Amino acid sequence: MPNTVSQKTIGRLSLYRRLLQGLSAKGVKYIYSHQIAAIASATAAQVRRDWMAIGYNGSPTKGYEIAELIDAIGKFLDSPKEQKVALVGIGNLGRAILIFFSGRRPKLNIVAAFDNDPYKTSRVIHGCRCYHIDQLSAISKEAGIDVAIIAVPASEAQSVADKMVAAGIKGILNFAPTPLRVGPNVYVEDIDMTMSLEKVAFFARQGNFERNFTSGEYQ
Amino acid sequence: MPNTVSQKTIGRLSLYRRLLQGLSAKGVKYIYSHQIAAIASATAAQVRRDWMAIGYNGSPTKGYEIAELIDAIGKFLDSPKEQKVALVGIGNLGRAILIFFSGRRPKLNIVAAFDNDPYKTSRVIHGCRCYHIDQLSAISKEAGIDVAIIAVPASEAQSVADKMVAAGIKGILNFAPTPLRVGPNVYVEDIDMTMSLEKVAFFARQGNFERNFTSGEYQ
DNA sequence: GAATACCTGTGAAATCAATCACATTGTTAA
DNA sequence: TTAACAATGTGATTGATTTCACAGGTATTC
Repeated sequence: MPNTVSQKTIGRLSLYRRLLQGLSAKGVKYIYSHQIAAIASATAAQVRRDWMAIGYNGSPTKGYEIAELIDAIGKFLDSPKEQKVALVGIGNLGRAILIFFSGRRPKLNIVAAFDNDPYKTSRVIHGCRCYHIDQLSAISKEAGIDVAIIAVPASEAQSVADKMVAAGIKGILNFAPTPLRVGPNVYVEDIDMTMSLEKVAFFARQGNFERNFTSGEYQ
Repeated sequence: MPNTVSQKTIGRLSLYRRLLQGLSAKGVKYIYSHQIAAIASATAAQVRRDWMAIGYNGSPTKGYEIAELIDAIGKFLDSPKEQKVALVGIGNLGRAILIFFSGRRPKLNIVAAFDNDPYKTSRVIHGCRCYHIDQLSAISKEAGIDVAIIAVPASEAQSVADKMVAAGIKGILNFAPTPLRVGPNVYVEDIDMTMSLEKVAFFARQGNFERNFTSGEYQ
């Protein structure tokens, strides 16, 4: 176990990097933990803890050098080589996902899409070739794909997941509103939009919950 | 604070209900905590705790009566009346979301969509009327909308959120890859697909994270 | 070159969430 | 009627995550 960084920290690192890249594009060179915390809706202490996890040190007076920090996060988070992603399910949601991700992360690209509907396969959508689901294993192995996205109806999700595991996929991003059962060496992250919307609806009614501070703190 | 049920429990309740409805449709009448736990990828103890939160009691021998349980979750989670939802951003993702949610929860419906592109407004998509974003406040107040979904590019998300708060929206489901700053009485749930995909990519490479217990614990 | 100011890095404490473990309960079977 | 069983409900415990709080730096000022 070389790595003891928590899932939550990994998620925040991804977010920090995105925010830092935005700042960097605006010409900002240095940042303090409390500044990035305010932007990321976190606390300064948490930001420092997260940085600690990847072993990046700032200067007590200048703060953190943004370019270096982005680099350090990349070294930690990213694969040394490009990581290829497959998408299964070329319905409305699948196509939206394909377009959403295209060009978003340079080293993380959807390189193939799959469906069981012959009308949807054998074409190219947004530069991404579409295949029949039966070809998942062959193409994944050939292209070295180890991450996949499920965007099929709930009823088909488990069978797609099984095919992914058989194809050697090691990480699955699951948009289908159902939990998946996979072996112990496959990581699954669920995006359950129905659950999220129900949570929002519930707390919208509650009115008086606690949330992270908004602005004007930390000065 | 009349309510001390955690966000995580709320999320799981939503999931349990969905799974229970599936079982109910198949004719299953009773279920034990360990059975639903297996389906929901949770533990039996956690399921019992969650149900404790909503005050539903099972029988030690029969388990839980599914129909009653679904009802109890509904009483706890749902608004007594229909809760209306607005969608802002009628791009690829917005349309996919619209279609995904249509008819999914009977008491939680997207009743209006908004965009700033005049070509996209003044029409009806999947039974949902589209308006210009400037009408958000008027229509939200008139129709009694208190939940909204953001599906616009990151650059516009904050300004949309500000308009939502001004329109009296109390809960926001945010698909834009940027954190939002809102007042303390508005609940925000983020769906950050980029972050999720990066997490999956990271853990796909790790291979050896903890998900189920493997071996060598306890000494 | 000492004093100041504001930051970082991190051990310790506090909070929050999940799990354990067991007394209790209702059903079945002898 | 009583013993055996398998599940519930929940206090206690463990574990994970966040926050506190402060020693230790480093630039700046006088």
